[in-house]
Amino acid sequence: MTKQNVPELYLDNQVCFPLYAASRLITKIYAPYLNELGITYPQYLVMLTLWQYGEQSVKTIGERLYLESNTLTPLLKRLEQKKLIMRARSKIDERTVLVSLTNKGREMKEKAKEIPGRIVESFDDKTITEEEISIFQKTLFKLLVVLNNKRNGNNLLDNLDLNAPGLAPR
Amino acid sequence: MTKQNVPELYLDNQVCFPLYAASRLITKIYAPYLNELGITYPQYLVMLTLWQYGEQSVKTIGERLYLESNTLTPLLKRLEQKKLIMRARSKIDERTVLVSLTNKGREMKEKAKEIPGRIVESFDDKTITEEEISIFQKTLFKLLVVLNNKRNGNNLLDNLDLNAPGLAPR
DNA sequence: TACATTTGAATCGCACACGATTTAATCGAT
DNA sequence: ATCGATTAAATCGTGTGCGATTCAAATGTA
Repeated sequence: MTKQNVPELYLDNQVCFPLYAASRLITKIYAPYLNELGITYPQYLVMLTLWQYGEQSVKTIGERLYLESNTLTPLLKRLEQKKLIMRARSKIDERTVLVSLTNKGREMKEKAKEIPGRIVESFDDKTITEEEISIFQKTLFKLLVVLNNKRNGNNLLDNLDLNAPGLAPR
Repeated sequence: MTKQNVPELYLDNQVCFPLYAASRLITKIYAPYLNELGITYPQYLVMLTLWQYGEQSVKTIGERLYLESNTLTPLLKRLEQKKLIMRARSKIDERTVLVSLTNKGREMKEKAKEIPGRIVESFDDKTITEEEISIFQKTLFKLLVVLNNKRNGNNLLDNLDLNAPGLAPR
C-alpha cells in the first residue's frame, strides 16, 4: 500500500467505517435473542468469558474483552443485580475483585447455547461463503493483533489472549 | 460434526466479537488525530459525508452512516456549537432539517486530509498485506450488505448506498 | 521497617447508540 | 377539502465506552 494510493481515504474509509458500521449492525442482530435472556451484547460477552473460564478478576475479563474497569464495573453491577454473577474481593489480594457465576448465571448458558446457531442461520443466504468468512476471520484476527499492539505500544504478539472468546476455537 | 464443533459458534464468537473489539480499537487509533481537530470519530464521519456530498438532511446522513435521529440530533447540535455546521429547516418540507458546512467546517477538511495517511502509516508493519486488506474489505462490504438487508427485512441490495463514505471509492 | 511507586477497582464526566415515544408536517385516499 | 396514515426530527431513558482521576492495597527499594 504505497503512500500514493492512500491519498485520501483508503484504510480510513474503506475499512474503518465499514468495520464500525458492521459492528453496530451485528449487535442489532443479536438484540432480539439477547432480549429473551434479558441481557445486552456486552453483558453477553462477559457471560461468555465466565462460562468459558469460570471465576476471574475484573482485570482478566477486561484483558479478554479489551475493556477496562470504568466500563466493566457498572456493567458487572448490572449483571449482579440480575443475580447472574457475584462479585467479591479476593482474600489474597484485596485490590482484586473476583467475578463468579451464580446458579442462575450458569443455567443461562443452556439457553445461550442456541444463540450462535440462530445467528448463523440468519446469515445463511449464500452471499458469503464459509471459506470467505474463514479468510475474513483470519485477517480480522491479525488486525486485532496489530491494533492491540499499537495500543500497547509494543511489537509483541503475546499481549493478545489467544483464548479470548471468539478469538480461537475451543 | 458434533454440536460443539458446529460452525455455529463460528460466526458468533469467531467474527462478531473480534469485529466489535476491532471497531473500538480503531476508534482509539483515530482519537489522538481527531483530538487535534476537536471532534470525535462519529462526528468525523458526519463531517466526511458533508465534505463529500455537501448539504443534506439528517435522514440522508443517517442513511449513509446507519444512524438515526436519536443519535444524530444531539451529535449535530455539538457540531453546531463548535461552529462546524449549520442546521436549518427546509423551506420545501418543514419536517426536514438540512445540515450544511460553515466556513470553519469546510476549512477543517484540509487538516483532515492528512489523517487517512497517518492512520495507514501506523498500519505499515507488514503484518497484513495490501492484498489481504483488499480481500478483507470486499467481504466486509458484503457483510454490511447482508446485515443491512437483514435489518430492513428485504433482499434487495439497492438499500445500500454504494456511495456511503468508505463503502466505495469516490 | 519506612515510603515512594505501582496496581486493580471504582468514580466522574461526556459522548455516543438505540428502542420507544412524541410532535409537527406532509401525503393520500376518499 | 378532509382526516387518518406516514414521515422526519426531536425527546427520553438506559447502557455502554473511555479519558482522567481517586483510593486503597500491594510491591519494591533504600
